[in-house]
Amino acid sequence: MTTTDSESPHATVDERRGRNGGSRKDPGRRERIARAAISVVAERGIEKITHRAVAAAAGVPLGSTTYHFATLDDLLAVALRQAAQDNVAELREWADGMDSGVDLPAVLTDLVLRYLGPERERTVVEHELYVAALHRPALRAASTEWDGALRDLFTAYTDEVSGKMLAAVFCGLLWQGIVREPLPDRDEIETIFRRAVGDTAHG
Amino acid sequence: MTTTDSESPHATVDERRGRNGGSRKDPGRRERIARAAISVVAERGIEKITHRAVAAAAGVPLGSTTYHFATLDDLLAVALRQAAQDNVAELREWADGMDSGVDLPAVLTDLVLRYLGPERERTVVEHELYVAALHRPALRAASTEWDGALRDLFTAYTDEVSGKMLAAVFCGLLWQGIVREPLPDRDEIETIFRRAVGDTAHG
DNA sequence: AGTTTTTATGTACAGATGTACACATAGTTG
DNA sequence: CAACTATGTGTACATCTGTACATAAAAACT
Repeated sequence: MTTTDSESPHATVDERRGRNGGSRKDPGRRERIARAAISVVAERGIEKITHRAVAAAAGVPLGSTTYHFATLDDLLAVALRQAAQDNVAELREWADGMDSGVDLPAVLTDLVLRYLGPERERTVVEHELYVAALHRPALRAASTEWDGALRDLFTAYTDEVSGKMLAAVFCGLLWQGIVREPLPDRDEIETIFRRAVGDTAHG
Repeated sequence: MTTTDSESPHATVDERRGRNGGSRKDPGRRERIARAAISVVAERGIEKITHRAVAAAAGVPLGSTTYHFATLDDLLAVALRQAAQDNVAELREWADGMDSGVDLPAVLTDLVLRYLGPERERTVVEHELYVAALHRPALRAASTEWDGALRDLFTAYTDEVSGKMLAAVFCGLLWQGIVREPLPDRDEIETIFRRAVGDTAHG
């Protein structure tokens, strides 16, 4: 969770001002607005994003969003890019906590269920980003970055072809599971992954 | 521009003559508006849909859309449901034209490339529908119907587990391919499908 | 000190949007 | 024929939206 302040002029002060409610000079405000935008997308959908909705979610006045972001598209682009980068970072962190001898179908099933359950908001935003990128070329890089990270991750544990195949299975299961009302069964997902890797011994 | 010449006067008025008080001067108008809504979603995204944009695309006045559809959400729901049903019907038609002895990875690759190429608009709308359903329960049935049709189709040519697995691969490949700028290579997709079905004889 | 720059905020305004609604017309019914 | 109803259309209006901008205060700078 390293803060990328490439656009803020300076990152000298990282402590909140104790008095004054921290309302005057607030170095994290820009990022906080972006995260508020993410939560708005997660809760209400990308079509409901407005300057006012984001400002309300972030607890800042309207003028603050228009000051930190030139246009609403900029705000959306920054927010979704940050969401995608967070997702990739979290994915790599998860991958680092695994050794290479694990039971791949089992851990992939865990990952699917986590994205559909506790991390549902994150998954929803990621999907909104995907579709938004269809009509906004500025967002495509963030979308394909996620795909690449997923593919690289799976490739590292198998080979190139199987990695791509498993990435597709993973993507498809997420895609199908995110709209289903009851969460899919754990055994069902694991069975699918086992069939994908050609493992017929389990059952 | 008064009444557009090609749509209202000629054709299909007489087939409504007869019984019932349901008198329609233009029986196809409602459906035509829904299809115009689909094209607007395909071209500009679901967030850009408005009464006026749909009316312009359909070549009807603004009042016509508000007359045939109580609210904009209704219009969207009807349009996306119709799009999903069209997709399912087209998919079943495609399946009927195949015998059971085909080379499954090859034909699945054809299908993926068709959805990413000539039928890209259809695929885009389907994905917009998926994401829209995340925040609109009224659209979920249409989304899951597509999933079910896909799964049933693939299951019919293999078995239940493999069918679900292949449906996930198919979904994932569409999902990833729709945002990629150059269309994915044919051999790459076919190789992935062959690996998925456990066919190692091919190179 | 004073001056300039950056950050923050409230407000105003033009444009777009959903939708109601009054009017118009065609089709049906008596 | 006339009365009635379903269908179609143009317009008005309240509301929401993005964004510009004047103002102000804090920080940076000389």
